[in-house]
Amino acid sequence: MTTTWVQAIDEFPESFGGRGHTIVPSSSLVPASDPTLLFTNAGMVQFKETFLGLEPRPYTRAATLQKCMRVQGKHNDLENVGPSPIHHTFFFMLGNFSFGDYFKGEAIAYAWELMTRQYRVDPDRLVITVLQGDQEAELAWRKLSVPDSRILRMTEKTNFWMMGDLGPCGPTSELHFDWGPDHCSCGRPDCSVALDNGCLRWLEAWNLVFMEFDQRADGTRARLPKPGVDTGMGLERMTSILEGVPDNYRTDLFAPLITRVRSLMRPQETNHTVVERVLADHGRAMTFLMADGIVPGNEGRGYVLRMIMRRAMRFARSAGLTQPFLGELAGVVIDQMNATYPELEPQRRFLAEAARAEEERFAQTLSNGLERLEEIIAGVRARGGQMISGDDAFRLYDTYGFPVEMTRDVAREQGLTIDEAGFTAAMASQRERARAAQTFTATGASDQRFAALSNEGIATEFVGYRKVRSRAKVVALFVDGRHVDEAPAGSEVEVVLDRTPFYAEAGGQVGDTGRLRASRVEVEVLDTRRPTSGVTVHRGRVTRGRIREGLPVTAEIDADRREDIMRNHTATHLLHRALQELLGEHARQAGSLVAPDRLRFDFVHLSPLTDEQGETIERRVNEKVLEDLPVQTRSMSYDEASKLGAMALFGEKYGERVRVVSIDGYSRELCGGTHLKRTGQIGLFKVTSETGVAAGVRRIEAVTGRGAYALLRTYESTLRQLAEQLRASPDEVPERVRRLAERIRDLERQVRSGTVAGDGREEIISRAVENAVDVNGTRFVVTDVPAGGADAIRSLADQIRDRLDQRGQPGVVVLVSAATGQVVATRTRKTPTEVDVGRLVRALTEAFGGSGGGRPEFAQGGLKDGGRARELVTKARDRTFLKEVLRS
RNA sequence: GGGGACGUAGCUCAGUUGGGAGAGCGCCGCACUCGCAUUGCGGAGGUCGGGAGUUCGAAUCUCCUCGUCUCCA
Repeated sequence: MTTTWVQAIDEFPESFGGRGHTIVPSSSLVPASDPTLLFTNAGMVQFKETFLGLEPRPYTRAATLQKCMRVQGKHNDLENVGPSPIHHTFFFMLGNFSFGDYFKGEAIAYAWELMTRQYRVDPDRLVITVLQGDQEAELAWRKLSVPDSRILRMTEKTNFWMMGDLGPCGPTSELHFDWGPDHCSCGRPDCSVALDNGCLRWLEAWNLVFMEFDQRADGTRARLPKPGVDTGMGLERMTSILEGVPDNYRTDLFAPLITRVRSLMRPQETNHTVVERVLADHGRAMTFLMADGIVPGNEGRGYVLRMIMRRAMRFARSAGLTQPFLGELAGVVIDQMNATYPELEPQRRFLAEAARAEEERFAQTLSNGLERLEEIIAGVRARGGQMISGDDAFRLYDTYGFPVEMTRDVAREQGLTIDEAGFTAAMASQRERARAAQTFTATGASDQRFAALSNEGIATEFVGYRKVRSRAKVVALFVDGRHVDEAPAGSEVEVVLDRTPFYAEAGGQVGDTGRLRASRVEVEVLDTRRPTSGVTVHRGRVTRGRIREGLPVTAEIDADRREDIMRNHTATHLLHRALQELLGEHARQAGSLVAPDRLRFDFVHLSPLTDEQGETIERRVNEKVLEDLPVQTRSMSYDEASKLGAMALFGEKYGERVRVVSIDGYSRELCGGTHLKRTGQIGLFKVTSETGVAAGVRRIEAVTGRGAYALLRTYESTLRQLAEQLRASPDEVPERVRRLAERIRDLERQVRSGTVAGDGREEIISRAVENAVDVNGTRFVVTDVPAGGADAIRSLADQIRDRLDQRGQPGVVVLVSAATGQVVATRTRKTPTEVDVGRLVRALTEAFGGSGGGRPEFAQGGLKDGGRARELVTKARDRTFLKEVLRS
């Protein structure tokens, strides 16, 4: 069955392919190298640098079907999803692009033709908007015999587009579809697109952006030398037009999801349109986000994903659906999208698992929150109140993740309200805090200079795959960020060469170090970077002579260091493959560091590795090392590479030509890094740690080659020292330590129970009891004891007290350690309650330079100087002092 | 990136102003019982997440750190 949306998807590239457009695959939802953007939110995102002239492409016309998310910043449709029939967090955007090729006329003609010819949309139902004063666009529409009455001239508010505050911008022109007067929701007699009031009669179907100007910092707009076109048409809306259904969620595109959602909720009286839409939209968003390597977490993208999943669960609950269902929705999406997005299928099991884990976590959060809410409500009732304070509601939300909506619901059920204003205020101040703390990183001011170089046609050829040394010429030189002609010894410089063996930091592999040499000139290179594609910058210090632009030099890297790096890089590929073999396809790279002394590899996985899994991974990698497999690198087109099944990484940007690194029959990855010739060169692979970095992301750190050898040496020396200390052979160490620990435990126990106070114990007790001082019938047993820790003195005091108790005598025991100055006091059961040993201890210790205290029946304290123990004893036996203390 | 909460016995958690590490469940033993369940009695089990500091004394206060949960960006 060919549904309309599949048709729309197929016809679009056909149409534009026929007009010389390169069909470019959708980029990941995670934008490559754009930290300001959480998600790809438009088709042009992957072409941003191309529009800016920073990244040349082998074509000037392109068309895409792009996955998009709009949940952040300017485009945040999250709250609209549900109430609105035409909004989504996740959607597909069809778009065509021109990079300095065609402009307004052709773009408009293409759009019109596709709409009216291919898609057979009735021209009379289309309304066009243009920016007022944009004659060129207006003329183009008229040429297509669009009547003047259907062309609306709008202001910059709706029809002018900017990428940011600065940079490329320009007028836009939009195609709106008219559902007819029956669908008017605004009710105004003058209902029109021009009102821009969200009336459901009009559907914005296609937006054409003409990038014409460059917005300067001084407020002026300069004409771009090569204007471009960026268009976007939402597949969901187009489908609704094609099917004649004015609700995206009631098209074939959503039919399978909606059907499943309904069956999950079972037939119900009430109309749950909003819930159905939320579950359908969020189900799709979740599936595609996770398929692009995002896992629910508590920051950044993972947090957005979690918010979406929890929003879905919340709405589901409001319709009485409390069973887990997200996994099922993911299944439906995968079934439906398999043909278009084959990358979904292998993730099916992982998605179901991750969805269930998140559902369980949320259930836990809810039940914790409910418990707390009950307490809060009880408190409100106890005070005779009617309202839950905004602070309480906010704390529940902020700290315990309990949604306000649920607090509100529960409150209503119990006949209470919540202080909405207070809650909003607390929320606002939280936002304020986060915003105030926001640090704006200086965006690429330094990198702009290199982009400028690149535009001047300066480029660095990389020869480091095969060579460690090369002749080269200095083509640009910077000191303190300023372009200079030459730099004397001692200066910190940035050097750009026409050719280099130095690998610039990329894909986690750190930059090379080494030297640039000419006669009587030397620069020590400490780091290598590539701030813009094609330009390699060597950062370092001039150690001899003067370096100047145009100087021919010999560039040579630290070969040993580079070889260590290559060991770690090739090992990283083996590790990546081994993880996927053992844990599943979902265990993909989420970050990587390849340094000379170690490697660090982050990957997607929900739970910590078991010891057994850890060992298996390490063994598997080492097996591949021992097999001494050849490592091949080949350059090919991106398409070819994906056909071979080469693994591409999330959030990485690839050009048309890519480099594929394969390890014979085992691993195949797109990678620009430097690698060994054979895996045997790795020597030994040893994992040093496995930890978690974020929810759903684990990290493995490991060493290879010389690093592994050094590690083993350290282990050996540690073990040898241990054995020496224990006077045992290394083999015997574990057993010896076990016995030692056991013995320590036994001894400690003895000390605690007071055995160590020794043979004199009984004698001490009886002598102390005999020598007690009597005050008003209460026996004060006061004495110093030779030694012992707090526990020993305490137990001795307890024994003395027990003896007095046996005789049914009121009495107080005060013991002082002569060695440590530690004081312990207790009293018998029959002692009058006004005898407070806490007060007694405080008075005693404070009198001799110490402090202490406790409860009436038990107290302890100490002296800074144990030598004054005897003085304290004398004082404590003084009747007048005791009477004094007891009275106060 | 910025905030909040929580890490105590195998599990679920108490632990008041700093002053003797606890409960329930689970585990082991004994008793009752033909046996099991139940019950009674007894017992084992703890670096109070880790480190530093303040203090005579820290599960408790301060700082750092690790882990988990959560909100904002």
